[in-house]
Amino acid sequence: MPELPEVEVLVRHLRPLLERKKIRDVIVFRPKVIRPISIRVLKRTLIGARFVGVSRRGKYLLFHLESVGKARPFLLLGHLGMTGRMYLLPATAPLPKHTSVALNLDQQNFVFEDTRFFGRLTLDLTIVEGLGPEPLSEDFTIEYLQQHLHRSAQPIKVKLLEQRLVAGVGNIYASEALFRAGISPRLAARRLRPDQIERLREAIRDVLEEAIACGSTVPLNYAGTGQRDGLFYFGRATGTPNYYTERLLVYDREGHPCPNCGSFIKRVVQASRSTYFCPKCQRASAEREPKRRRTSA
DNA sequence: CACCATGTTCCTTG
DNA sequence: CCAAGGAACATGGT
Repeated sequence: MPELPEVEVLVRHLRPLLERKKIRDVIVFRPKVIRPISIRVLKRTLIGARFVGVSRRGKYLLFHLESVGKARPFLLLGHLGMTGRMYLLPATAPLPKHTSVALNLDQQNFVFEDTRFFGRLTLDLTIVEGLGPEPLSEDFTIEYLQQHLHRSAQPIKVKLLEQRLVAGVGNIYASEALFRAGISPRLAARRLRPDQIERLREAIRDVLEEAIACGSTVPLNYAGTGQRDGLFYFGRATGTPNYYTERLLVYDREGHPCPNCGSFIKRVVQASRSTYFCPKCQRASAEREPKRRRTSA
């Protein structure tokens, strides 16, 4: 369940549930997810510590912990990968099959379940250092975007997935934002006009904010046995009440009519990821960079 | 069996 | 040396 809005909603959900809880034990089922930290160090650091807060940076969760005798709180970093989920279970409940790590908190277990094991839960914070600005913060300015796009020949869609350009945009919201901004995903980043950059910035912020708002108002079952987990962005409502309808306008909607003009949504592959867009609303005069001419002779 | 999947990192190629 | 592209990671769904 992983892009910025899903992580943000999860963070808000977990914060009151974890605050003040004390870690009694740490059980690591997949040592890879805690790398480069060893099981021994992780246990020694976490056991006895208490949650004092939960925050987010890009797609990363930051668990603020405090151990007795230590003045300064420290951070535990989580990342959901593609399939990660985090939730509390009664200590008596069996741990699910794909549990990566479980933190025992007395009566409950805080479970990190991750089918594909691409996620992380570690004390190593170096990954966060390379992240670009938070798209919903004041740092994410038009000037910043302009500065970082104007020399790149990469298609803008591919560029938006770079976490050091802007933190938290993933494959789904990249397509959604470009659709809203009316910009072709194949347009070279350096070919965006100033007005397009401005619209793109707004579109990114709007898409993410709306998704957070939607996810925050929808009842979610993070413990996953029900059909609803944190994946509130998948909006095909099947008989359910209308909470989830039409969250996404283009993503995974190849062949469906564009909500603006009725043209069929197209799917293309860029950097080996699917991109969805409306070929009419997101037309580009200069679709791609002209292929560089071999000057060899 | 084939192909697809919300992400990141590493390796190869140009 | 740098950028771009692809594979790998590991599992499940259709």
